[in-house]
Amino acid sequence: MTSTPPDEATRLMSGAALEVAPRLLGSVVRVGGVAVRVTEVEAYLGTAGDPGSHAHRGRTARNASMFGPGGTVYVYLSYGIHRCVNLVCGPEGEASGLLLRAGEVVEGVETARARRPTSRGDVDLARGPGRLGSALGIDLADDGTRLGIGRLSLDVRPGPAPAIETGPRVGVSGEAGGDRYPWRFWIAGDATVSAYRAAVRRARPASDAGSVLG
DNA sequence: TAGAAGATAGGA
DNA sequence: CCTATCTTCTAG
Repeated sequence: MTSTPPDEATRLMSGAALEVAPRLLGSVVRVGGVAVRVTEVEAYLGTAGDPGSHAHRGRTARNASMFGPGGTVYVYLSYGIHRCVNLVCGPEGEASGLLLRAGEVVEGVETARARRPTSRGDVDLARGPGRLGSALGIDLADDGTRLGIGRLSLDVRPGPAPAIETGPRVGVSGEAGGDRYPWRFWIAGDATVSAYRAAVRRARPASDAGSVLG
């Protein structure tokens, strides 16, 4: 038939994360009856020089699936609450991936609404990584599965890439969140792209804390 | 074994 | 602006 064969998604995802990112924009990720057109992603490289990556300090129980081959799904629990989805890129062992940060629900809108009762409008259903995971009904059990084999599948966008913009990654603290790592990619002008939020510093002011201010 | 920080979201 | 919530990682 005409549906995208699993091999095409796997072939795309076997490329380098920074090359795959623009191609993922506009592609559709499907889980059961809900599908999302991806409008925003962030690239995280492996152990080689990306201090913002979960894999930066090497392989652990949590990030193990990042070390899998391109097309592997990496799901992690964020802030103890949200399930965030990454699609692993590159060859096995490299541990690079793309975080799905936002998208537009293009199929199964009613199901997505039911999963996200606090969403004010449809543009907010999958606007943000936690929201996107929630709208798609992502579970930690999806971690380590493969596109087209597990519950998730990817329809690679057949047409030309839309206008794309790039910038610093959201919520990544320190140097890794700065201009030196402009690895956030989004579709220009798309309403479903999440709002930028600089990394928050949660350190308790501890009343006096020896004032950092000079 | 303990403690802090974290690729967020929602509410005041 | 502030907090909920809890896993993961690091230090000792």
